[in-house]
Amino acid sequence: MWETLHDISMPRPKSGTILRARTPSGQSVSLKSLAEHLGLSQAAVSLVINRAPGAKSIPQRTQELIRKAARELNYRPNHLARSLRQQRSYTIGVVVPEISEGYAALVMSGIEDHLLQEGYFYFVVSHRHRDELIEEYPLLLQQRAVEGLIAVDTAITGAAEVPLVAVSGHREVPGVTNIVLDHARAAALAMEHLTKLGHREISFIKGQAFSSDTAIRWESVRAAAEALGVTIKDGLVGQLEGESSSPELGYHVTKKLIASGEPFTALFAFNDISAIGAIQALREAGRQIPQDVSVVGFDDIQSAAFQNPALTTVRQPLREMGMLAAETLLRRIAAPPEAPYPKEIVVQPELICRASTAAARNPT
Amino acid sequence: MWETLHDISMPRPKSGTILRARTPSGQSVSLKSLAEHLGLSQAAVSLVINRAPGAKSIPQRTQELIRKAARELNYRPNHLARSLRQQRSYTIGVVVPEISEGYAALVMSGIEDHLLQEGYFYFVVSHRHRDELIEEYPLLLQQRAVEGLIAVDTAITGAAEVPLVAVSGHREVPGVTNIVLDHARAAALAMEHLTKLGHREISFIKGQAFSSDTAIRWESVRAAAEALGVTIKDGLVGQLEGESSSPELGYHVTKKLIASGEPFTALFAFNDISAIGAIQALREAGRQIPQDVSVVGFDDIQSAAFQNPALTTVRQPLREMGMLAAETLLRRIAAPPEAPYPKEIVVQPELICRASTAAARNPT
DNA sequence: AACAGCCAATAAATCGGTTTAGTATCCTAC
DNA sequence: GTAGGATACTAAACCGATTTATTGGCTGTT
Repeated sequence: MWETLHDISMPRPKSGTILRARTPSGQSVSLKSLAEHLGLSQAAVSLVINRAPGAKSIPQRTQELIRKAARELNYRPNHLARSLRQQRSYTIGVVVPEISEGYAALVMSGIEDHLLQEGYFYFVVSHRHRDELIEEYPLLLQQRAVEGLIAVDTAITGAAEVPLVAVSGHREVPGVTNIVLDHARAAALAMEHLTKLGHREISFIKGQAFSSDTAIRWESVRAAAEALGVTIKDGLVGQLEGESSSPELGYHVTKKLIASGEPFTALFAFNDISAIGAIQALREAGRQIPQDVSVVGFDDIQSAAFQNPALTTVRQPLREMGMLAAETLLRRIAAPPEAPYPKEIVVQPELICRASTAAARNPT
Repeated sequence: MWETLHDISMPRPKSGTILRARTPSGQSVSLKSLAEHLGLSQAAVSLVINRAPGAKSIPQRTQELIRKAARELNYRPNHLARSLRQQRSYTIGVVVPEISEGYAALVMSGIEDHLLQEGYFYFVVSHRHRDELIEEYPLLLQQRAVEGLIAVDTAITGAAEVPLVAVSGHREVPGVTNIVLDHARAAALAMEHLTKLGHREISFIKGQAFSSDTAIRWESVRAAAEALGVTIKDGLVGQLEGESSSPELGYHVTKKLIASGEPFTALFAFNDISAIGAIQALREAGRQIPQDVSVVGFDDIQSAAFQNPALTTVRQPLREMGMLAAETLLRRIAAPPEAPYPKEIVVQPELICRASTAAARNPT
């Protein structure tokens, strides 16, 4: 497969394929045929249809005739030809780890909202954490003339010749605008909530090594804990392992935490998915949620609210982050190449208190 | 906004933007510059790079020189120019109701898997059930020269001039290949499961009117019930209402069903999302799952397995359906336009028995 | 010496638009 | 009577590739 991706040659077509819309008579409506039909030049028709400044000198009467004909013959300009000539494709590329994950899907939903409103379309590619794809896809997208890239939870390695906006991705890469959560505040929100409820023995589940938020989240949690005068014991720190995004990962880590014998009354998970798995594991060990152990998730994915018990979680405004990414990217595309651009845009988390947290049973 | 979508004119560029990758010297590497660098014609370079039959007469020595230079200058052919000339865009369009829904996301994941392997890219658009968008998007996509369309859970209204494959969409539209679930079997699986457990008073939640599976699913359930000698009382049939895809919809319908006073010992929901809402409502009414009421969902989305209790559900092979759709579409694109094509491809459901169903307490 | 045939390429058309520079006609003012 | 300017367009270049038809040089044969 990578032979094909790296290969710049074109696959030999197996057979000619009809691409354009055709009139009932079987002919495609091109600018040329439209111009012939009108007895005018392509230039005149193009100017009028695009309401270009150069159409000023063409009388209203003629303009109307042209537009009428275009409508009647159902003329639709070929976007490929346009893009080629104008060096503007009105297309951007979105790189995600995996489409079917709630996280990426929500961000994409925000991206789409803004992009389509502005007349842009986008390509999506998912790399599934494979390095060769993370490197190759941005190049392939640029070959397809995207005007910019959005990387979701992905550290782009190859150099991008177009503006790049990262959602929860990089740290301080030149040329990249980062949309990031205020991690310090996110950690503080959760930890304050738990300590106020009287918890002191708190367990934390770190993300997988490949996830771009893993390091900063753990650092923030540790700092927040310290500021509140509690320490997270080494034995109470777990780490998600494995590629999949199923709750199973959280389930396994939690099993291990329980098996270690170190007691805890609260658990803060890397994300909602793993929190769900953790709850499963705790239940199997005979602990009730939230009476015996309080559990806090992260992200606020849709099903968090409909867990039993409903999950207390730190909400990331994922849809808004997507919209913000798209907005920022289009702004950067419109600006001259040397213009300054924001290095970082910080968004705020929100603590969503539901039923998976409660006062600690035996506050110390 | 729709003004813009319908308008075939081009937005006036605010400023020229750099589109192509550039060498360190600032010049983009085009076929022309590569040919000049080599002292050869563009034709020769193109033939060699594409390993075209016409390159037979060019000696190995020269071919190697050309490829070496291409590699060193990091030449990447402009896909736009290629597509325009060849009338092949290697791009398809995917139309979904809403990206962030688990259903569409899973199907897309399957689509992507197959497409990218075959060197295709795809545009995604989501219409959010708005008729004008359902009509307009396929046209916009065709204007962007897509070679085919995949519609997910969407009945395309406008005529498509390119091959179209629908996942759970149409019924018998000329030119369309349908990928559909064996609904009769799906309904039978669930209803047999429930009746074997002794349930006779079964409630069913229908989908929203706009969902393409709503009618057939209800019809199949009714038929399956009849075949098993049970009838679903009118008072026990609810219907999801509202655009959103949150469990709340299922919650509200179920509240109504409970309020109606008609007793039931089992509930079969239109999808997993609504089943989750239904469970919430039943619990609030003091019914235990599955002791008092058994609940069956539909789809088997990821979080179904990690509900409490884990959801018994009818699994749709969504990822496989996506792959199948992509595969079928590419096959149709490669075939001559008049070639016969499959009207329907049926996939099989699977009953996933988990913990939300149990024997009826008072079998009649 | 003439012709065929092969080799190693190239010139030029093409895809379907956009855009610049220009032309032909008419009107008006001096 | 004609310079100047507006009006109403058009011819042709251009975007960056692919592809067909053609060219010139060389070798070998009769």
